[in-house]
Amino acid sequence: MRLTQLVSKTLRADPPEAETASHRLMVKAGLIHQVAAGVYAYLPLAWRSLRKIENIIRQEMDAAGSQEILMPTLQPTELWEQTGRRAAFGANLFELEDRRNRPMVLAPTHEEVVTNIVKSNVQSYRDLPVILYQIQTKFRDEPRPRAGLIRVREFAMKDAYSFNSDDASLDASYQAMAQAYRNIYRRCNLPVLMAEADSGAIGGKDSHEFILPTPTGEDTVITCPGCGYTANAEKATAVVPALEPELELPLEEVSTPGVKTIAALAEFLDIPEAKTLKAVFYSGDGAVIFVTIRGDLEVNEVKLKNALHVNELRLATDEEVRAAGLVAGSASPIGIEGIRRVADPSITAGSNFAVGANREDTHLRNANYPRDFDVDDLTDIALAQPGQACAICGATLEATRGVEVGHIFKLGTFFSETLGAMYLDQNGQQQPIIMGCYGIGVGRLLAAAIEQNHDDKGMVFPAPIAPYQVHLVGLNLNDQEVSTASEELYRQLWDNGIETLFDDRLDQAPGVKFNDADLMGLPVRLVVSPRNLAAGVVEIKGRTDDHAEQVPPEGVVEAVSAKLRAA
RNA sequence: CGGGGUGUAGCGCAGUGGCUAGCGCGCUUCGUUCGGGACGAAGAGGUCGGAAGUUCGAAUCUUCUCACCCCGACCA
Repeated sequence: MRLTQLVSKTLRADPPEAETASHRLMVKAGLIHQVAAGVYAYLPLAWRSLRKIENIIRQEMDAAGSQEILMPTLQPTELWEQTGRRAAFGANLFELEDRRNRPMVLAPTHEEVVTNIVKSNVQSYRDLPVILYQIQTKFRDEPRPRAGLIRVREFAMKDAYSFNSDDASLDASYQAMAQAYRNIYRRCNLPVLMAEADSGAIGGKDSHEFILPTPTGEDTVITCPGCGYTANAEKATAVVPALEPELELPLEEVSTPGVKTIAALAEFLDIPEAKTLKAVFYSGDGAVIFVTIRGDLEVNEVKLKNALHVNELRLATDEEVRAAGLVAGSASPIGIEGIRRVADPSITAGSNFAVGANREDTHLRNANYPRDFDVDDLTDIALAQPGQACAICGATLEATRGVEVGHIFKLGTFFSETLGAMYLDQNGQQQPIIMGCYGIGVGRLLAAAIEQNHDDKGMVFPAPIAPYQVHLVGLNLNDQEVSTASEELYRQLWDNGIETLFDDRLDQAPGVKFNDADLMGLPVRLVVSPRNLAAGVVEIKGRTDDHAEQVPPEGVVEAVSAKLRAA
């Protein structure tokens, strides 16, 4: 491709709306064009890169024994009502009507349709297992699209679905998919972490996320350097360090004027925060929930939501707190009645805690569970944090920010039972098919790759997903010799199957061309110039190399190939 | 949905009631230049997001509306 023919232009200035690196660079280098909030057109450079990612995905999915299909975006709403997911997706579902006023949706995912496909094609255990996949456009009316391609409302997803007759077979499919995913990320040169994850509302027991570490990521992963334990912070568990056992002392009231926070309470009483109990108020499906946890810990809302079995969970509003008769800043579970009380086991990892007295400006010392109060649920709702100890090996946990670029989970039989996808087992018994599902956001993977692979000058494309391998720069192309040599090299590279982008602009200064080459971030840069030609050489430089090397023109193809192999 | 912000040329921005709406980049033509974002000259390019209102007069004031961005609850 010649730069003079490429439709997209690079921008000189950073786009001001782009806060994250991948967004900024993709706009600046002319990869994407925004159409609406969270809706983008992919320009040639992005599209080439996306196709490469898709091809890698296809090869690995095919190799893992899954079969590619293509399902429609447009689906009858009725299908979504059968499984109750119209309500579950709620406002995230794009809904429309056809000309006869029949309700339709733009599908955010494809469990319903794929289950029906399998239902009409699978009758016997002999037909199983089956894994189907597609690379197809999904629509989700996200509350807040953001960060370029990281979070959008229309996006290409590779979604795969496994259908198995028993748990062992499901495990095998799950492992095969997990391995395919590892292969995909490895081939894209992306060091992705596989983390235990929360399985969500309909998920079964196993779920893993694939997280690409990057400081601007939306997710936090807890990792253990000792045993390799890796889990999303939403799911991760850690050992809460127990305090020295003490003799239980009698409750004692203290006046604490103006003390509203755990930090203030600890300071006022001159005790560590771990010697206090924190009270947090939530609203779970409209009802106020009283949550207690040791003062030095934070509540994990995902764990809490799962423990409560509610659909909607949020912090209670001030009005709700007051209406429930609770005293924010001085609350404790002691004497609380008529409100669901949930506590983290950390309240037993110590004794003689300082707590609220449920009266303004008053706290109590020496609160002990279960002596002084009762709870309805005592279950792990603590947010694991770096610095805490690994529950498996005891090593100190670490935290990493990252972007979720894949998610796999075991679905179980929810869809097959709801939609009647059954098979006949060896004993002639009807059984629901056991399902798993496996997703990769293709555009997000590209954005995440750029997020992780860039420097202050621009993108640094991993070679396997770079739109072109070589950026051929002709300096002073008005010089006939340079022009001839560049054109010849350009032809020669393509003849040898090396995808080359040729900066054939006549009148751009060298600085402009170098800056654009750095910005676009192709793996190898070649420079043809009067200076180089006079020395009988062409200059070759990897995107992150400090210095260029010089090779004779006839050795260019070989030198490029060597650089690409090393990349 | 709550909070904050922005809509003026392809892009980035200035313009708080008064002449024909301006600057930088980019773009076109000609010439010079050519190793890290060159220079000169001459040009093209605008329903000032939209609607209604106030006014002799509105980019500017009022009301309504639409869109987009950023921060929080969701997800690939």
